[in-house]
Amino acid sequence: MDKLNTRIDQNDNYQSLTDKLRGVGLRATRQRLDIGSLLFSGKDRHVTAESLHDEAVASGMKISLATIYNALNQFTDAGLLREVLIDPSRTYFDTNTSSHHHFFNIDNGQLTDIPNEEINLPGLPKLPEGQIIDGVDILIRIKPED
Amino acid sequence: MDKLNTRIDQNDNYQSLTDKLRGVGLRATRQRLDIGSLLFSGKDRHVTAESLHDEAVASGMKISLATIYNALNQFTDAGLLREVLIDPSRTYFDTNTSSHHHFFNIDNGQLTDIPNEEINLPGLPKLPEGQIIDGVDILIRIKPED
DNA sequence: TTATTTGTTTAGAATTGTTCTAAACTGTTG
DNA sequence: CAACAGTTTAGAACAATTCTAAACAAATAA
Repeated sequence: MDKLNTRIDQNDNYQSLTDKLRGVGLRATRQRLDIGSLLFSGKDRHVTAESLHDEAVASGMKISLATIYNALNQFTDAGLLREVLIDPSRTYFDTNTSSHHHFFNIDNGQLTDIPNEEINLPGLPKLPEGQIIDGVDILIRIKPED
Repeated sequence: MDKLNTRIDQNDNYQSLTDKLRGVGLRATRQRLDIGSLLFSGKDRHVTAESLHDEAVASGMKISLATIYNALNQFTDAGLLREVLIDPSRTYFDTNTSSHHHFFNIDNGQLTDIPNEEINLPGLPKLPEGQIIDGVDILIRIKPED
């Protein structure tokens, strides 16, 4: 009964996900829908391929790590996700694709958004000759008070 | 003759380098002095382990890549270098350890400093409860005008 | 100085994150 | 439903980095 409801809910969600994927030229495969249901369920999320795979497996989804990598890269290329620079040893993806920045807790690896209103960068520096801005990333590393 | 001069010059430079290394509790080994002579010769530099190793080898220094990794990490722990987040696939080190930020040319991978006066971040956002700032990284990704 | 200790270097193995390959499979379109 | 084109996957391959343990060199004691 619970199980049945979940399934029905998923199908509901999957309709808009299907549209979303088609909208960026990707086929709505079961795997992409499963991943999408984890990523685009409302709240903003920060994931790595590994963390998302663990989560998918824990939810009983059958999907390989390679597919997670493929999907994260495709979603990123399609503008559904954004890559965040945090740690040279891992690639983080953010479901919030709008302009914003991050706190990175160096103690526990937690990444949280900085609301865009709370930060601003007046007077950008002079750019090198003939260059234009592609993007600005601000990362504030934080740690426990002690 | 040329060769001899080079050697003498190196020895001169190596004296202050020796002090610098001893000052942070590291033995002044030939390898660390060689690497140090490439890194701390005056101008600020941005290197990766690979790029520095290539440079060392090209200068005729005999040093393994593992030693370069060791030294870069030790220098960083000692505060002689700073790690810069640029690209999730490579770790960059910066000889400029003072507070400053970077332009990253996404077209050719070139990293350049933004003089500290040219950028400022007024009104930092509220930090999560009980946390303090460890550091702030601002990366401005740039690309050719067209 | 030499001898001893302790830290360092190194080749090569191991690890980790990520991408590639090619074969099986599945959406989509006609 | 057939057929094509895109997708998934296991496993191999790769690239950056770290580890291991044996040889070596700097510091220190004698």
